[in-house]
Amino acid sequence: MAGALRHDAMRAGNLAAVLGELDRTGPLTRAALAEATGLTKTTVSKLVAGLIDAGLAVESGAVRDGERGRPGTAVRLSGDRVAALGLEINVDYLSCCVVDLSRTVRLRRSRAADNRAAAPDRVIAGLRELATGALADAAALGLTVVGGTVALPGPVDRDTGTVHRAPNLGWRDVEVTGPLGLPVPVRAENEANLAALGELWFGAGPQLGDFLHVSGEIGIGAGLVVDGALFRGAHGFAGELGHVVVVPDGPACRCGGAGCLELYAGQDALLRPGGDLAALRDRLAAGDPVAVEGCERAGAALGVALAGAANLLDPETIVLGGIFAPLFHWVADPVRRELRDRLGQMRARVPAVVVSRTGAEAATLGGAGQVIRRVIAAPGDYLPQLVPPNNI
Amino acid sequence: MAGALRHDAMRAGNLAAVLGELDRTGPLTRAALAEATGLTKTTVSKLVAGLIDAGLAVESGAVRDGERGRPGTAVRLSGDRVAALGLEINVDYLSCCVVDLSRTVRLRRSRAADNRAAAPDRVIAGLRELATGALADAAALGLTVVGGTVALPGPVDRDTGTVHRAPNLGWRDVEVTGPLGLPVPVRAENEANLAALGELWFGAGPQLGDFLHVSGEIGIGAGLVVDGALFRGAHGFAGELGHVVVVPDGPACRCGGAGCLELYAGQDALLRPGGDLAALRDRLAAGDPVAVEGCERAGAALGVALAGAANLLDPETIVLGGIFAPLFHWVADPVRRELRDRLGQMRARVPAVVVSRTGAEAATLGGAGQVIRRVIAAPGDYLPQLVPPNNI
DNA sequence: CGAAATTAGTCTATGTTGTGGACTAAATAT
DNA sequence: ATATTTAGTCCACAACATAGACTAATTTCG
Repeated sequence: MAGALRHDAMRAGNLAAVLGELDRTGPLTRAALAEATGLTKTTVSKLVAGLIDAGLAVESGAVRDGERGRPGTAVRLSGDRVAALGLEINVDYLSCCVVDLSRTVRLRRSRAADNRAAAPDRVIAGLRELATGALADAAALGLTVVGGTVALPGPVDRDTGTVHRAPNLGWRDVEVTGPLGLPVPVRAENEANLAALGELWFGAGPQLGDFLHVSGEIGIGAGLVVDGALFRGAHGFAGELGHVVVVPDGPACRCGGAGCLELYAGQDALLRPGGDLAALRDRLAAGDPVAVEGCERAGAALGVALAGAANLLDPETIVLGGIFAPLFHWVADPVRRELRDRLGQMRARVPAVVVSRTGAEAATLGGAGQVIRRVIAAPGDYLPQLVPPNNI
Repeated sequence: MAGALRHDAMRAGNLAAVLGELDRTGPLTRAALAEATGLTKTTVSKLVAGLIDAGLAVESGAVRDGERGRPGTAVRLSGDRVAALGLEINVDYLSCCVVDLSRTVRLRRSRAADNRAAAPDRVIAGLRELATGALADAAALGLTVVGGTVALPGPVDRDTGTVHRAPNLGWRDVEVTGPLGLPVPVRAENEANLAALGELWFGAGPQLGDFLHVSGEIGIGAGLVVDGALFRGAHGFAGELGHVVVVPDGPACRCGGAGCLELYAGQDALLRPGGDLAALRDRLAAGDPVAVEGCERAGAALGVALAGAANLLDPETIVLGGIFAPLFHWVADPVRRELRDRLGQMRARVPAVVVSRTGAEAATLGGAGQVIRRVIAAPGDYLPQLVPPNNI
């Protein structure tokens, strides 16, 4: 119960320490690994041998780094064996990717689909087809997919794999992971949370420090990454930025509240004048004052909500993703202004506002990356041969 | 660097597991400890012997629990050796307490003082006097104080022990822990954060789950406890509830922003009609409609801000402390109403709103408790003899 | 060009820690 | 009184990391 440690846990922990170092710093010799982890060369050699046996690491040539002395043999994460599946159900598409242990994207598949119109089990069946195909392709590449994560556009109960409410799909308490019925363990997670992890591992990454990633879609979600891990809150529903109040006595929101951010900076509000995103960008590029001022207003509302979020969460960086990424040029300044005005005096540093580097794929990538991170953090759980069971 | 484990870490971890179990579950026999931790009886016996030697645990009589078989010997945390110091600097008082390992309060001292008028080093000197006396008294009780925490009314940089800005004291970038110059290591922490921990360990505690504790004083701070630990954000400035925006184009706030919660529900706003807290309570008790409606309005504003906070942080419970505790009866309903209206549809459960059980002492208790928790989580760091150094 | 110096990695003996099962101790049930 | 049951200790053993000697492969320098 209380994290008791035994010999196998010690070994598992040290395997994780070595893998983690390889993940963070890239290829390293055994000697460098020993230095970095504080373990002895002997121990590192034994651990690395286990990792190579299990297919998690490979030797990759000699390292002659100008120093004198015998050159070392670089060891790096192997992308040839273990992989993870990222899945996404969203309003107008299904999507899927396979990422290997070195966080290289090996496969992507996606399919346009009007999921708003379809029954949940039809949508899930469609995703099953897509994923089954991807699993077959991954197997053909020699990859062993050890698990997956499905991104869903709403608050998710991770224990049951259920999305509690997905207003944009019209779903309510739909169980996804069970009915999906894939031959690998799949967990469910909120799409905005996974997009934040996607940005962490496949976007600007560690330069961001602790950051808040805003996913502007029809709804507005946010994922907070602290110390390289998601902050989820008590029930995993943290980060519902779209329903933070911007105008207390504003118009009613479908969430039951009033004056929520979503009404002022959601996709529907931004595109209200009519037309799609491309049309809006054209008008903005042409300097259409109505469009520019619309973005200004949305940005200011977003800035008010983000100032509140920054007061409560204290992120180092705020990353604007989703629809705010293509509109960044027009939205960033009002956001920055509100943050500066509302936070500047109390805090030494106001969060930096940057644009997301990962596009629509952020959530699937984050989902696959999350499985990879679990493998790296606890390799024994996924590769039983690594930690010989001493409890028979 | 990457958490490598060696034998001494294994032992330290297992000592922590045993201590943690004793802390959570109370007195237990060695057999019950073995069951709870998953370690063998042999191992538990050895670990317990070490803890008893170090004075962290004691045997406390036989346990005849109606079962047949040999009765066990209960082991419990010892309150006779290790203790911690909690300190607080606030606007109108200095305060200090000593808590032992079993989280029993052994000493309290406090002193009224108008710290707004005094220079920081004078205030710190006053706290030093108070603390030095308490340390002497603790020594007379046979207690070894292993560390302390000082609570400060503003955002704190824990690395330097500096409070960045304490508007109510008129302080700016004042280093506290160094100049305090106590003979035990002292850390600084935000007062609202520590009040939340105080509620966790000395108030309603574990029943709350993950909770947000609101400290209403002149400013309004909040501390979030997740999984029994503080959520601090990137720079330790998380939880500034008072400057969450409630009315975007409202009046200017001294923080530089506008329409902050503090303007609508801070102590100054609540007591605006004049008089002190006692007078307000009298008027409320008498049913004075002006007073009641004032509380209604403040409660509604607080509810709006808390709905935003709940959207972002997803706590299980919201605890109202500070000035909101005595006014709970009049403030809770509007808070609950706003939460229900603004969160009810999106979430399965709306956070419960409860009153704080710890009074003005919350912060000092939380500060001392935090040191105690560190001792329990890493006893080897405080009692070197527990973990024989194998690295000479 | 060859020897010394330097660094990488392996091998072996050893120390620390937890384990499993036998053992003793002390209670209740029959 | 004896069997049964549970608590706690003892001892041989297993798992893991360690220290330091050793081999291997390179650069530096005479």
